Amino acid sequence: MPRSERHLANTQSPAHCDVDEAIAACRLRGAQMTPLRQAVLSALWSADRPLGAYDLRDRLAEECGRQIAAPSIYRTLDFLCEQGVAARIESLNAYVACVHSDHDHACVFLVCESCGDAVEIENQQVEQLINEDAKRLGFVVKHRVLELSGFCAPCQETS
Amino acid sequence: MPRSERHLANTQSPAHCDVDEAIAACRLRGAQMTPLRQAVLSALWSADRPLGAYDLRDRLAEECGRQIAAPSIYRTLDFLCEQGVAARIESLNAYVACVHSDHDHACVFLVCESCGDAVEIENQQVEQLINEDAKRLGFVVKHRVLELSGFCAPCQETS
DNA sequence: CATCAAACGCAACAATATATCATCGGTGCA
DNA sequence: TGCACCGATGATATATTGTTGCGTTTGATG
Repeated sequence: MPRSERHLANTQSPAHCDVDEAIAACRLRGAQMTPLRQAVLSALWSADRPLGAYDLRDRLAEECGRQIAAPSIYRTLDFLCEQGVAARIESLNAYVACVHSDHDHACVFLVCESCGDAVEIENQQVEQLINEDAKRLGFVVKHRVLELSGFCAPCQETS
Repeated sequence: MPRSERHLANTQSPAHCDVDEAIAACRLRGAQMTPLRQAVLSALWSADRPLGAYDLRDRLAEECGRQIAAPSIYRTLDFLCEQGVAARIESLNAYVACVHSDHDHACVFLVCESCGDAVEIENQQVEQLINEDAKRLGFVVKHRVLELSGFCAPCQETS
């Protein structure tokens, strides 16, 4: 199920949004939402799993009829991540659209080794605990990478 | 300060070990500690920051007088990570020696963007919270990636 | 000492990411 | 209008990181 249909199923989580809302949010912050940036974000939203930069390039190539160069893809992804509307999953070298709309939130990704999908959850408590640890050590946190790999519920049933 | 001297400074944390203890622990589990594996682990212990696979190759080349091929390095690192005596830091594409001796523990790394060093901390509470979240969603966790990037205390003073 | 599996070497290659410079298009301003 | 500037994108090349396949060596074990 692509991200664009999943917010209805996830009603227990707070503050979901969709592509258009994400784009609007960026615009409100004064960010330029160029055609390329919108295209990349849409591609992430319509994907059913995290996409690598080169996957994205291939998907966009089909849509646009031309090749976007790797540096453009990476620049665009960096922008979207800074805006908080996408996130990089380090353990996959891949990117997902961010379902939670806050600009600066810590999210935890559950990455399924079988189907390859990554589900984003939010946990304020974890964030708080981690911040306390960091604070105690005098460490100033700029960015959080919280990823769990394993097997999602549907994939356990089928195996 | 290299890992090999740091366990004395970190007296508040539990169950620290050094290179020799780590090697002994692997042997107890029946793992073959070959010269290459010991050399790689020692190199990680004596480093003052996480090392990339190719950094490691270069360091070993100086010591051994010959080039170890990339696949050997990666195989060795995989082995050490499985044994729990080293860990991969996804956000750096690099590896560190693991200071905590438990075979299957979740550790959080504080990665300084300035000096490049990564400090390992353990937080049972975080681990527990995350496990609860995963359990609620029917997700079976196999591996955890918990990394915070930012600035460590010493680096803040100097800037 | 014979056997077997695990570890290692080697060569090629694939995937991921960045550096550098050129170009394009809008914006502000004389 | 003409011009200088700036951010976004294009294009090319290259760097860095990671993998595959296969043959050889090594070391534990009977």
